[in-house]
Amino acid sequence: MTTLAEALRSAIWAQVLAPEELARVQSETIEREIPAGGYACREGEPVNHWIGVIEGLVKLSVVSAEGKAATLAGVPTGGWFGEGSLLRTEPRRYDAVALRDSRIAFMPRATFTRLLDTNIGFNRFLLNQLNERLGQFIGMVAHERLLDPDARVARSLADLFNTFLYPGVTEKLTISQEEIGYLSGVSRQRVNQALRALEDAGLLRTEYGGVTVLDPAALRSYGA
DNA sequence: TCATTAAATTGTT
DNA sequence: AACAATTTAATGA
Repeated sequence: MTTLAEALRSAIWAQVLAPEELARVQSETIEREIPAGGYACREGEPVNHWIGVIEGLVKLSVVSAEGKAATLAGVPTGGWFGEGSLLRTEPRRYDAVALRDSRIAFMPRATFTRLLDTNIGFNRFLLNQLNERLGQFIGMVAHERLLDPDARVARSLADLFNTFLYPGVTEKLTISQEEIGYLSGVSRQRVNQALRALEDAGLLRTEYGGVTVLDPAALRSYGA
């Protein structure tokens, strides 16, 4: 099992840190275990940390006034989120639910702010991350009308496969069909059906406990 | 190494 | 939602 220190050292944004700075970040960042179904953070809470997934899978979601839930993104091992709320100094705008037992890193606001103020490379990373996220959301909005479950499943998987945001994610995604269902807002049965359609189309291969992505680009544009 | 069992995941209705 | 089938992981002979 990777330790918190190891996970921080291998994070993409940590590659631009000097050894002393990395050590300082490691000493200031804490880890918490979140059981499946638990919250890493909740909407409306004051934002005091930048949050990273050391190990596991987290779903970012909002609930509308009518109580309808919408998934914004899935964050797998190696992903970090919450920089938007930190930058704007506003309450958390979404829930982060662990879809499986997960180990979550919490970097204090002061640490995050220091990196932002002192490290150009860290700023460049954040710019890229925000840009990738924006691209995801644009794609989401553009395809919102197409409620075709096959396409939704395809998009969820393609987003998870984002190699910049989640460098640890390889073509073999370790994710159950049930978890895909939570991310894409589709029943597990329908996920099963969609996966077979996508497999028939040659975009991926289903396996026990996961799927292997064969054609990421086609997956992203499926149904468009 | 092999057999047994429990747990997780998948396939189907 | 429920059920059966399949795969994996863990256990002990």
